[in-house]
Amino acid sequence: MARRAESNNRLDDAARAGWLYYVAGRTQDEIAAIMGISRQSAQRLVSLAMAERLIKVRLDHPIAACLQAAARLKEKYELRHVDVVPSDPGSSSTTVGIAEAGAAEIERWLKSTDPVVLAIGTGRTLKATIDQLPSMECPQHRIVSLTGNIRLDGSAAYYNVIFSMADTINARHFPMPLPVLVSSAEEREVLHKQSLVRMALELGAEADAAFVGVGELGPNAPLCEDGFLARDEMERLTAAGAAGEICGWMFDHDGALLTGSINERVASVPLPPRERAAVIGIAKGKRKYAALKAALKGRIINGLITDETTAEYLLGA
Amino acid sequence: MARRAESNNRLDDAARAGWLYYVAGRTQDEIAAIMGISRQSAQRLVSLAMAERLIKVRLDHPIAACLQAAARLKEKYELRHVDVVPSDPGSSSTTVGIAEAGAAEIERWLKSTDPVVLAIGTGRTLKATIDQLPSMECPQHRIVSLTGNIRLDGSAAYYNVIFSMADTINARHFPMPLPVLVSSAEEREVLHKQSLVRMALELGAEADAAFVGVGELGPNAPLCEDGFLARDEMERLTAAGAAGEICGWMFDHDGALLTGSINERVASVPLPPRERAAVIGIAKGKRKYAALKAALKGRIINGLITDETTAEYLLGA
DNA sequence: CCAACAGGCGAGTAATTGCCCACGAGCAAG
DNA sequence: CTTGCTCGTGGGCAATTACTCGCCTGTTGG
Repeated sequence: MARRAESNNRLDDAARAGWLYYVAGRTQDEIAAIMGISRQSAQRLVSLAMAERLIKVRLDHPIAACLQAAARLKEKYELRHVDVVPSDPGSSSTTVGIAEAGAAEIERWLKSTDPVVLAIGTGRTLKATIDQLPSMECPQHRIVSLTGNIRLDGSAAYYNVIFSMADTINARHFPMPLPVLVSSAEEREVLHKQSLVRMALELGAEADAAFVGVGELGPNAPLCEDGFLARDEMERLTAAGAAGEICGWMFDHDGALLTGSINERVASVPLPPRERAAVIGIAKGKRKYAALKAALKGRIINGLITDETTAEYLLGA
Repeated sequence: MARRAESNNRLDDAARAGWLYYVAGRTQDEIAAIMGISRQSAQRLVSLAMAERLIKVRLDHPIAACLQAAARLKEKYELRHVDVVPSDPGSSSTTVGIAEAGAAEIERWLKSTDPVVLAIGTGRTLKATIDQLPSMECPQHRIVSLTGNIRLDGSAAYYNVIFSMADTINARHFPMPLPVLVSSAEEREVLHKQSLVRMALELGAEADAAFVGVGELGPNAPLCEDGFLARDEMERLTAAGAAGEICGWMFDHDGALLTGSINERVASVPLPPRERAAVIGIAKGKRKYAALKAALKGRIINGLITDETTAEYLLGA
């Protein structure tokens, strides 16, 4: 407990230093004098405040080019919600920018006083997104994971999206204790009868909004990297025309779900019906171009958060 | 129009540079390279983004000391809403910090999809507060000025709070085309029959929330500085026990409205009823201690946004 | 009681940023 | 066409900030 208190004090100090730095506009020297610490310590506190995301920075100006791209995307693909953030050409990150924008959109939903059900996918992008969420108290809402977080070998690793999120916003949460893919349609049927799984399935069906990543396929696909799918099977899929996946659901270049056996083995919660719910894809980057475009073509998602460069590609092609 | 477009482009660039700097975390050198400009220009764009408030920084961590002070204030003075921001001991500003916090609270109200009526006072603090508001589209809301912005000599200067606010958030607005003080109760009665004034009065009565500054009295009071009240009259008031004013309404050290003729000459819209509406005072600093305390004692306000140091005083005394 | 270790601190140093100044393009008035 | 003005630009420099290193302290586990 002493440790907890100390660490709270440290964060308090960090918050105070961050406030003095960013809001009051003081220099670190002045902060050091005010708080009675050395300049270096002040610097550490300020950067801690940033690292711990105590200080939130947001851009409050519609950059014309982004707005325009968003409007055109909205029209072209009949989308409900589009956010286009500026690109950072030199960066190789696949999440910078869209994670913040995604978190802002999730926050909007969470701010509702009426209870809502949010469905959440998984993956690196989603993880980065929910890492950007501020702490909130949302006991009125429920969040449900659309995909399982268990690997083929049974280990429970992977991006722990739903739990981190529940931790941050303090809402009731419904994980999905299954792998993404199971061995057969029959096994899936059996597993889906488990009560825990059924709760997730039922909740997913009535979700008001879903936030999902978009997975590319190919030898370096996240599904392979994370041990959900063997590489030879992946090769067979891409050879058969698979273009991408969302929550494990595989689709071809027109965004039609693959009809082979593969999707019968996907144990994920079905995406909420697009007519009623917002299903928002969060993705950017060259590697995802094909998958994103297919998903948009097939109306698998009806919302999009991406960056300028990706938006241009999606509009041009 | 060309000029407008140019200036928009410049702001666009500023926004982009600010985004790259604060969100993507690039250095100004990198931004210069990305945008094809010199480092100095990049620096200018970044600081322009700050100056134009395109970049919003907020602190997202409850500093324990502030929270605690807020809770105690809430209890002691039976308040609905209290925000305590950290103090910056070295700064002489009377608005840094509380302006941001006030704007955040106003924003919360404005985000409501149901139409609300916000009443706004005037003064330096309020001006600084609404300067912190982001641009929003709020056609469903109405905002009404609680006090006039006409001086004794008829000039229409003063802190132009209601118009700036309406400009920023694009809502219907109802100014109060009167001085704060008129010469007699009879004159007030006549003026209050004017249709423009009556609209403001009616709207003020049904306001959901009011945001007001707290004015101290004395020879350097804002009321005198801004030419609403002669200094000799001020002296008579303080001698008679006046402790402060809110929107022109004078009260004594217990927060009871003065009974002399003065308040019969105040032409402001009456404060909305405290039982139904939130009446939130925004003020900090030694010079306002007495007035703030009196206002809280007399329950003239039922909400408070202030800083740590002021909070301590209000709790200690 | 001691060793190992984590984590904060201060000093020094490299990198980054903010600011001042002189220059030149664009533009309006004379 | 010139003059004077404004505004953006880039260079250079001082201020400020970020990072690295070695030291110290407090904690954990034998």
